[in-house]
Amino acid sequence: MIDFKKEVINSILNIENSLDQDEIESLIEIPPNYDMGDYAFPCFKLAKTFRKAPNLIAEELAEKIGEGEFFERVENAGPYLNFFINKNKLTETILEEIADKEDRFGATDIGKGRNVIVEFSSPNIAKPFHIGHIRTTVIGNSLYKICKFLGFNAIAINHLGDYGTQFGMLIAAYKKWGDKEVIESDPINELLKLYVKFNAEAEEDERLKDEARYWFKELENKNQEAVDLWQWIRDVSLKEFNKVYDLLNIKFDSYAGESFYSDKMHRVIEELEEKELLKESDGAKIVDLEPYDMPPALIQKKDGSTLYITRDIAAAIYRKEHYDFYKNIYVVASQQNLHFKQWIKVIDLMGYDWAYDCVHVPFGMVSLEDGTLSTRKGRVVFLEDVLNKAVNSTKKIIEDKNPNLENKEKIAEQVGVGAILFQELFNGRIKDYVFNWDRTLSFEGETGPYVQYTHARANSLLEKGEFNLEDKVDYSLLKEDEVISLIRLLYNFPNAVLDAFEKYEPSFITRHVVEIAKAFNKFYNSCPIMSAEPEVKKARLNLVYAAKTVIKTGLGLLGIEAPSKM
RNA sequence: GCAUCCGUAGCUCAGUAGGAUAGAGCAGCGCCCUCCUAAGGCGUGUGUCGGGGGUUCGACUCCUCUCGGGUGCACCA
Repeated sequence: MIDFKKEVINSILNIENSLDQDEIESLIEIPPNYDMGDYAFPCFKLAKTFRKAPNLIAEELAEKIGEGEFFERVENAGPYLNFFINKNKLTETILEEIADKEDRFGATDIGKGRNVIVEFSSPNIAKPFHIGHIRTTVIGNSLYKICKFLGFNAIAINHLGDYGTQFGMLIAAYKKWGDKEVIESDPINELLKLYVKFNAEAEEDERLKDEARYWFKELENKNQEAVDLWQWIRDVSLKEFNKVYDLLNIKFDSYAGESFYSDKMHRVIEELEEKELLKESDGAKIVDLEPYDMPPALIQKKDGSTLYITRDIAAAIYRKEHYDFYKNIYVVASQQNLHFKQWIKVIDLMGYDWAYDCVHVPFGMVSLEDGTLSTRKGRVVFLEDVLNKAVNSTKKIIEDKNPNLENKEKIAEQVGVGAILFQELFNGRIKDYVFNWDRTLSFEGETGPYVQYTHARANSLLEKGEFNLEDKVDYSLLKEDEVISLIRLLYNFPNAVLDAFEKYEPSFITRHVVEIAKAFNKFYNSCPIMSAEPEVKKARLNLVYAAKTVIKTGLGLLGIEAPSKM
């Protein structure tokens, strides 16, 4: 595929050598609208070296460059040097590229031979999966797919919260009041009830807390009864979680969670001792981070047990040894910014040069209209309910608009779930938001169903028009403004994917896919396809095919399916 | 108190490592289905870009102060 930006750089480089390639590249921008050109080179910076007004410089450069193979016009508008792409070339290069690469259009091999870990979702065992977990799950899954698409060997890790004193409580509670059958009928809710009851009674009776500590200790000591119960609780919980993961079409490569690292912690402590990083403080062991303007990292409690931060350090070291990662990405809420800064600094202080290959990808908080989420206070929205409601609303819409659709159930699921995913991935990660049913269930405008609908429309055109990818196309027949706008967006798709990866921001793809869908719908409304002249029809169908392909790929990177009818 | 993030149209948000007139969707109003899926398209209004100062040829974007909100700051994860 022709790289027009590179051609802009080359044509400037040919006549002007006071700037190098990288400098030129960083100056090139895209004009506010395409009437002004496809690329612009502002000449302000050259004004100093030439001691001449920027608009004069732009004028001279425009004259010298003139037109050429890749640009039909190069002209100045004041101090800007504007390049107008040769539209035939653009159309030809992009449509041929997409026809050739199909669903691999935009894919790269920049990640070849490199392992990237994406840790995401990571729910706590025996607790419900609620709306607060959706962002890590959905953003993480998308980053995982993006990494794969760019050629990395991506590893999805679900760092389950499957250890700690809470398990002592659960085991103790189960032994007191638990009923195996009841729990298996509705594991998460029944386990949660036990957990809540235990906490309530422990308020009254201190001895219960001792029992919980006792059972956790026994679990650590590999007492068979405790281990069996723990395993069972973990299994039934995971089975529940998998219902949601199946609905979302998410798969993990590893479920190594907190328990997995329980025996890898004291090695970390020894190593910290050896490297003389540990300090005693109030009976606990800490790494002093004051020189780095951070509160100390608490590594070991005064009772000798370890903490979250110790586990993350152990996990990072284990992962480096086991996977030799290029990047180790954590999709975890922004509340934990400090925590990540701290432990990554500790890894750095330990002398590991890969410390900053560990990256925290934070995201903002979800709250409800009446306050923050709180399972115990009943302020909670379950993820499964959200997905089910979305699917049900979709079913109603299908009954209303397209009752004869085949496979209604399946499509309602794809569209309903897609709507939720899309919404979650539409705004910048870092934004907080308040959950709201009306907004969640509205499927008009810039939404998942809008994009999916566009895809289905395109697909139906291809079917009706008996599109054949092998047909020769006269690209010069594609020249309307609506066509060119769509083509430009298709051309920029690979860049959007790359940006999304570099900034760990799937919303770049979401936004881009919406833009493609909008441009497609404009094109659809202004350029008839079926009734066009045969050659024009062929060319337009080729564009429809390209748009459809890219939309599908884009949605795929977000973890969203693209049904061919809806 | 210290740290950090956010503050753009009535609402929800974009604004691409400072650049040419600040954009979408929703909500409102008005059009378009004898014609390729109307979950669509077209038209229409709105802005002290929280506020002050500074850097720059040029600031929504960078620096500084300030106001408002979120989050985090030792034995939970």
